[in-house]
Amino acid sequence: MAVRKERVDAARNREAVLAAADALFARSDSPRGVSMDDVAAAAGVGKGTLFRRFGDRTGLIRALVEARIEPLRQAVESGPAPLGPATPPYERVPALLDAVLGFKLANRHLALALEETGSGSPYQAEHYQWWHATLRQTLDGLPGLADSSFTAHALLAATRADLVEHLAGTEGMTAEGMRTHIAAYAKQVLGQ
Amino acid sequence: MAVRKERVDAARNREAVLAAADALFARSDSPRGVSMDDVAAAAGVGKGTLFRRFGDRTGLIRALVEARIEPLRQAVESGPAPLGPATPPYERVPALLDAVLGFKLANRHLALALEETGSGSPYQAEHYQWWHATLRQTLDGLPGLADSSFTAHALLAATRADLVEHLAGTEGMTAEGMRTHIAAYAKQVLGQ
DNA sequence: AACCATACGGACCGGCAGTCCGCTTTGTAA
DNA sequence: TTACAAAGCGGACTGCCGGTCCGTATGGTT
Repeated sequence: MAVRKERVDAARNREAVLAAADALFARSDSPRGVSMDDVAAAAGVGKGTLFRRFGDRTGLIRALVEARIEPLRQAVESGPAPLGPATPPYERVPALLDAVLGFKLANRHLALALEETGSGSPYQAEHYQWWHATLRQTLDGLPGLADSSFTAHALLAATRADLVEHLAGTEGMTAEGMRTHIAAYAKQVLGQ
Repeated sequence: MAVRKERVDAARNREAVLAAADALFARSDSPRGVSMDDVAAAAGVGKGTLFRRFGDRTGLIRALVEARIEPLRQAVESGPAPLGPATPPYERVPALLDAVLGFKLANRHLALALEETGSGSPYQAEHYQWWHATLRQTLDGLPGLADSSFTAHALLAATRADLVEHLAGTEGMTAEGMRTHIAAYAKQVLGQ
């Protein structure tokens, strides 16, 4: 079963689109300010190409996020402490939350775009499911927690992209402040 | 300074629109399935009327929510325990969260519509600010909490409409289950 | 060179939020 | 009762956007 090789023009266009989209989202105040026509034009590509490659708007954004999040995923799945699977739960839970928050801080526009793009709730997204499963399993290694699944959802909710945006924007909270707060909060949830 | 009285036809139309919108949102799977044209048609009213009265889509949804939430607001601002201001913090915090959750469960379509309607993040909405301020003040009456504002945000995030929708829908959690979980979670955050 | 699967691009479509403006209704004052 | 202005009305219209369609071009293969 040979894997059909991607044509060179197709590959070139894919790169151009990803680069253009990334730049556009980074520049724009709100993800809504970036239309698919904008992306196509900036990439020097037709709309048809754009949609055939990525399916729809959500697919495009997901591709961008996926590319950025890959190293983090590796670190969580098979890396060393404090993110890797061998880390003791008490240490790993805050580390996981900090990693999620850190990612959203470093990629605010993308995280926001992904959450905001309506097609289905954020909770259906594959990468949310993965974070949730990982966090839940880690919480399971801890005694005295009522329900690890709900707790995982609740903890992750504290890192929602629009909340991060609000805290950083309207409330003027710094990245460091946020990290400190969520660490303290996680500690509290874990019962010190 | 006389308050210009609302014309009777205007009042009739306002009621018709609110009733029609409420019914439409309740019937539809997703808020996105209800367009402003739909609402106008169902209310037997022109689009112009709709927009002059409510400004925009967000204004319409906000008016619906406001009407429903009024009694709850009263109860929190000047009612008896466990919601009223005289309640001891340890008891009031879970009560407030349960009230928020209960409201979203009882008005899933409206809560979802309000969160989903893009114009500005949910955190800019007047009613979120109010819940946050109330919860923060209550948390301030408690010892040993690192940052009441952040904690209030984090706790409220656990009641986000789309999370509620996900838990009730995809995960099949019952309303009672959810209330129990959030109560336990709140207790945990407060350090028992 | 010949062939065809793959990819390309932009005109096109349906639907939506929000605006505009000529017409109607309502309340009031003569 | 009539006259009149303010308030309200409605639906055609605009601009935009995500997504599709299809005739054309191009890269790989034999």
